[in-house]
Amino acid sequence: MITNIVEDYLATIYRVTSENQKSTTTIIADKMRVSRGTVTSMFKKLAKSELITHVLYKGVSLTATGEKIALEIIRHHRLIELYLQNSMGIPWDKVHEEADKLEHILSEEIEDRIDELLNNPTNDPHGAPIPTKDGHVSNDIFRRLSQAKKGEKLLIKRVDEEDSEKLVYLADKGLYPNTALKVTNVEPFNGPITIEIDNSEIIVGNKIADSVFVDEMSTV
Amino acid sequence: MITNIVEDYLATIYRVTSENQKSTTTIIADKMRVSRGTVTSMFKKLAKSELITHVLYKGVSLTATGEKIALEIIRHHRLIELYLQNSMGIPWDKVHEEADKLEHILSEEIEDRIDELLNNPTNDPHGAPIPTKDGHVSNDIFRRLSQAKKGEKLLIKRVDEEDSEKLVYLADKGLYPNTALKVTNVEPFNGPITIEIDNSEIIVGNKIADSVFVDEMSTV
DNA sequence: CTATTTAATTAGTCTTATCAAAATTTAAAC
DNA sequence: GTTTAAATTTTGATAAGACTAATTAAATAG
Repeated sequence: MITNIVEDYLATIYRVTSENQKSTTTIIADKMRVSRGTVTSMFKKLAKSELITHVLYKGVSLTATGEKIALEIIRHHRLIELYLQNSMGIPWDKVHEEADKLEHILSEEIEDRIDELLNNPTNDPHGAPIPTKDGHVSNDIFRRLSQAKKGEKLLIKRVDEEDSEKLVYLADKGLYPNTALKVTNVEPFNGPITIEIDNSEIIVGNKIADSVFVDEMSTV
Repeated sequence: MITNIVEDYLATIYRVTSENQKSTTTIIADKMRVSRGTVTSMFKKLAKSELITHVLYKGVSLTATGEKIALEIIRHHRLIELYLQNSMGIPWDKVHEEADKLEHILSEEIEDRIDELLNNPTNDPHGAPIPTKDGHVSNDIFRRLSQAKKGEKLLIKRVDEEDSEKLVYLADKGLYPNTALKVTNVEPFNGPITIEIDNSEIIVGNKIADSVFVDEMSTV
């Protein structure tokens, strides 16, 4: 039986694998906020159920079955985030946490209803792509604003969603997905970046610029 | 720590106590779909936490603390049912089951938002009263339609919500809360009851009439 | 290429919630 | 008022997840 916790592990492994690198015991333990020993035993259990493949001391990766479940949960999560923001007026810095709970109990019927009410959306409020029902998801990887060069005209495609306080700050500065900007100055040594949005200038530090993913305007 | 399951036991005990009679091991075991031994151990645990008082071999009742938690969960449940029906268009025979899952993870923030979006509603789609935030709830007990007499003009106040198929049938016949009706015939020996709604006649059996709670028109 | 640090795994224990079967208490029948 | 039946509790086991501490493997420094 697939428990909520198993779903969490699978979705976490998916996210780590897709955005970073190998899913190691330590990384998953950090994300799941459990001890490493716990993660090792869970890896064994998931491997036994053929949801992941586990190479001892090396890390894990999802099997086709495991990935299917992970994508279903991530679809739930992102649909819920968007619904909470657009239909219920919950602020975008709160929707992630709420969706973490709701994603596991969303019935097929309500999932479909939300999809319908939102007109088959493609991205959540932070710009993350919503997997389709049959398990397809865009895996575009965007540059970070922190890597942009002076003079570039860019479009914000996505922002990091984990840190609620950071999201409040981003909203305050008007740094949402689909916002166009121009980089007017980049200080060296990971210094602050100056950007122009709607003819007003904003200066953000490197940590913030690292959490904002951008793309060329033309690629829209 | 108050787990989802503890919340379920408390809400179940509340419902049984308020609508029927004593909360015995067997009744709670049936409602919770667990074995009787399980219920006894849970009773012991809840009594130790001072959420219920347990008289061995006699049954349990909620303490003030236990009742407070139960009412909070029931408030969640009924608010969610109404939201699912009114704001999301989920059919009324499905909302109970969905709410059973959602009631445990509803945050204070979303609870308040739903309450606001629905304009501080007082009853769920089946007519059950929604407890207030500070734990007050109307405890009106209505007569069953099965006990009505020929000639009475009545108002449907509430219907049983547990059985999804029954709800489909009730909806098909137009038997919703706040529907006015006149009893035009009552067959003896728990026979069928004929009622008139909007000038059209409907005949329902005793089991259905038992699931429909009514009140005098004047008391509205 | 050994020594040390870091990461991963194993071992043993705990908590929560469940079950089935046995034992006990209460209620009902005669 | 015994005896039988029904309800309740007790007992012992199990499964899922989690922790800590101990052990082992891998990676890195020198």
